[in-house]
Amino acid sequence: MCMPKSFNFQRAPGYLIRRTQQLAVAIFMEETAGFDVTPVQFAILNALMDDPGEDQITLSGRVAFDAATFGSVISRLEAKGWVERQADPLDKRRKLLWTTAAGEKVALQMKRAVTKAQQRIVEPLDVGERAQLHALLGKLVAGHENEKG
Amino acid sequence: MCMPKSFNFQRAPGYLIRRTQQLAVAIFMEETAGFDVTPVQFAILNALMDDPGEDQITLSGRVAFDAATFGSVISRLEAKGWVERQADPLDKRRKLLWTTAAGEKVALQMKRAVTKAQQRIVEPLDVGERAQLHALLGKLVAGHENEKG
DNA sequence: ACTGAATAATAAGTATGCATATGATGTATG
DNA sequence: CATACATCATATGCATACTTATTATTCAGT
Repeated sequence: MCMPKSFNFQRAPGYLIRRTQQLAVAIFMEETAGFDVTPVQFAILNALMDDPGEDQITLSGRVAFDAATFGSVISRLEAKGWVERQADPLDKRRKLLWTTAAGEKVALQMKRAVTKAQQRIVEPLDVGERAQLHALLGKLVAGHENEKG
Repeated sequence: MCMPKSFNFQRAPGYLIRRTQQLAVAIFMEETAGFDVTPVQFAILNALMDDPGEDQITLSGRVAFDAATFGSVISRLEAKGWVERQADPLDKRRKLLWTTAAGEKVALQMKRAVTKAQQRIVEPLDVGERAQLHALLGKLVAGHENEKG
């Protein structure tokens, strides 16, 4: 009926995206409470299990995390004894990363809770809608990534 | 083909949602560069224009921002001369907020850039897909909000 | 009216994102 | 080979989220 002079943020995609992200993190934290691991930390631990010995920049790019902050996240994981950091003898600029046995153990123990969290995130949607959402977000992200490359 | 022991985060909704949010913020900042306003600050300024005289908690709830951090965001807006804060004489716990003329001016000037940003966010999708995404995210967010209430 | 429960704002501590700068290395080019 | 440029890691500063605690008020029930 009315045309407010302000921007209608609640109808804007940015708002819904932010809210969704907010909910997703909250659900993750709920499901994994007791592990004392953030989504970022889990993602890193998890990615390192697949590609042990990667350097920080490569890994931060692969999981799409901020490279500048990455070092301090690794420091926290290192402090917990879940990740090890070693200078690359072939390129002294790099520090290569490995998960420890304890780190892998935690990641594996968390796997069920994380899976549950991912399910809960999309729970309000029916199965077909979940697939749709996945496809749409995938296309959206891929579209923007191509833009840059 | 293979079944990695790690969690396949790239196929998880949480990953796509986070990436999308990341892109959305980056696009917002690109389009509104030069205004020195973050998405959070714009949303607040904008929401206040519709409901002047609201208190911080109510407003933070309406835009779904963290209430604990809200005060400091307001302080920054106050420092820029875009928002005014006054104690509510009827309830001394509350501080009521108003946009200043300068604040409204900036918000209005930003409106075009923000609209452009919102369009760019969903640009990789065709028109039908944008509507789908909007509906799906809306349902997802609404579903989780009902859960709590 | 008094006490206990709820609420508004703030503070403090931790985690993250992002921009920019710096230092130590590597690489490429003349 | 020396210089310019690129790259990895780190540091700094700002903005935000979320938790928990604290203080000042208000409110509700007795």
